[in-house]
Amino acid sequence: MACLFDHQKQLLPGMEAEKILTAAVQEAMRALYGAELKEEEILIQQTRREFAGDLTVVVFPFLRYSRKSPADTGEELGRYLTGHIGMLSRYEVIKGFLNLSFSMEYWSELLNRLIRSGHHGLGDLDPLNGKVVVEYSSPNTNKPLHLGHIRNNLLGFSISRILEALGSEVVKVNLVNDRGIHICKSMLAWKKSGKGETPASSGKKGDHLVGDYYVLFEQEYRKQVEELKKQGMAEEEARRRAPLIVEAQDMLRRWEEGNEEVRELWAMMNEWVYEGFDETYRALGVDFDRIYYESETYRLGKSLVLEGLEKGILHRRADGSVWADLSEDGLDEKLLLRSDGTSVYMTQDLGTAQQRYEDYRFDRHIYVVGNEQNYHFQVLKLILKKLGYDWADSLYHLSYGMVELPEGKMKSREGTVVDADDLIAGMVDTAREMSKELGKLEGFDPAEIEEILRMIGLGALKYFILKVDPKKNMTFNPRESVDFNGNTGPFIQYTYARIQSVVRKAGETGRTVAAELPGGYVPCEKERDLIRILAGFAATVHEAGREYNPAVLANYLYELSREYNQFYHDHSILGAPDEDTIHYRLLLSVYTGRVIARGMYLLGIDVPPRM
RNA sequence: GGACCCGUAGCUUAAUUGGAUAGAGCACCUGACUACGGAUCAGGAGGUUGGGGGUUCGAGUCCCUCCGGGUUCACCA
Repeated sequence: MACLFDHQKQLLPGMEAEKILTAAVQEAMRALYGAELKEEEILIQQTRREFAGDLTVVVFPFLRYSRKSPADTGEELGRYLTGHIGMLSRYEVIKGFLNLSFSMEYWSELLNRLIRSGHHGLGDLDPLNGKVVVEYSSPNTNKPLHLGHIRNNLLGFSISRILEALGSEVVKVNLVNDRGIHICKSMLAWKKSGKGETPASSGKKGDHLVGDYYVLFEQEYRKQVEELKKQGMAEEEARRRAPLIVEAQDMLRRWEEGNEEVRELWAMMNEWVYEGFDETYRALGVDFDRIYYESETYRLGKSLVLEGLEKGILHRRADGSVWADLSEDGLDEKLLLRSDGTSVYMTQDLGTAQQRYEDYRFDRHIYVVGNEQNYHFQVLKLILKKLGYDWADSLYHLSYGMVELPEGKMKSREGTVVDADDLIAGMVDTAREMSKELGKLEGFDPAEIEEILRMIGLGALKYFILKVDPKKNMTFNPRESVDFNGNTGPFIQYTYARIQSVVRKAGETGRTVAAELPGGYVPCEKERDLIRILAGFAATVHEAGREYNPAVLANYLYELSREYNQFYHDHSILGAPDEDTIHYRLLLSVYTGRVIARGMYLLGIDVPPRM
């Protein structure tokens, strides 16, 4: 089975140095101590910021060969390496760590190559061939999208772009849960008390309208349950026998029978919801290559289960229900068909996966789904494997943590659910206030200003969510999310806008940005620091893809922006003493801008020309 | 109860997958070129990485244990 990411060292720009160094260390160990080392025994890492150097060789593992102190071993190794590798300019041994520095010329040449290549180093990677299906969003159609969906959408969209940048063919799919009891609840409530209200008649967004009736259903239903309990009925029975739920279930039954009236109502209300969702997706800037509907897939899986039954992989109980026994794998038994022969959720997902494979013959299938379904996906994979589908191994559950509020979890009952549309609008409003205060966009075209404010508001929101490790639960603090200073999206956007401003200024003084760095210029330390980070872009994207973790890239872009702002503060670009320096710094700045733009694109965040 | 996940400064978080003195941002305090954009930059203060034990030259990271929090184990989806 195709494995998209092997864990061998890949040739990365700026990291080819690591490869050369590894070989050189092997040679040095042979020459100095007669030791034959395997590649895995040599640990090379980037030198920590507080020390001088670019790459660090950890010498502790070598002591058993050298039989000398860490200091002496490092010293001997350092002397040998700098003597044999031209691009090394110096070394320093600190407590068992050998820090090596590359010459400024090396860095400058590397930057030149990156600029010439036009792909920011991404083209130097082994391309990640293969087809990847990414399923994300997957909303129910009875309620508008909320904060949790936003995290899901941003993750799915960003990881799609990252994998694409690494060379994969990506298919973004959305599986819309458009049928079931929850939709019937909205339908029933609308039928009973909607008085024909439509999005057009009320001016409400379709998904919100349908959501309101869902809430109404739940309220009325709860009243009925309370009433029955007061009459002495047990809670569980009351919940099952309340007239409203009975009616909703009857509606579901008629839906499944294909009752025309029910189907028509269903189609109409779902259509309202889709129009609403589309608007939210558009505002968020995410899209899909294909949309699946559960109403078209929910019957899948049954034949697959029956097949498994025939082969003796699954078993039938006396009551007729069908089960998978997973006790060998440390799990329980899992129901796949009810005693009346109908499917459950798992059955459906088994079938959907199989159909996906037939549709796309993917090399990998990523499900962006919350971590409350970890168990579900573990079982899904296991059963598919038992059924003999070897592609089961290429299913990957990109499991992300819950989004909580400072007060705790979002609860629809308590009305603390953060609505996606409200949130987006709020962020743009904050950007507007902020911009007005700073007065930077005065005098520009109103439409352009609005576009920029949208970029900033959304940039803040998206970055705030994407910068944290997907696996972790995160706290969404509305107050902090609208902060535009520090480790935020607008900080990175600002850095980009600032660079564009310098370029414009350069144009005003009659300068154009050169295609190549001026030959003889030797960068200073701050410039070298910046180049070093720029050189790490491709490796960072690769890591983000390998780990399915856009946060890696987000934090890289912050780091890069911080470094650039320091450089900017310390050194004048257009006021530099000579033309070579001006052109060097100008092109360095422009290239930084390109990397920021490219990286932000991979996160699904736009960058403004000014802000 | 079984399985899985999480716990890092007041708050939000990072740590190159076992490496150096645990790094940032917010908030708080102090400063910055008569400005190529101050939505910036520099400095200060803030940590027993939930507690305890173990493995290792070396542990936030691996193992055990305890404490605290979460998710899940439905003839629901």
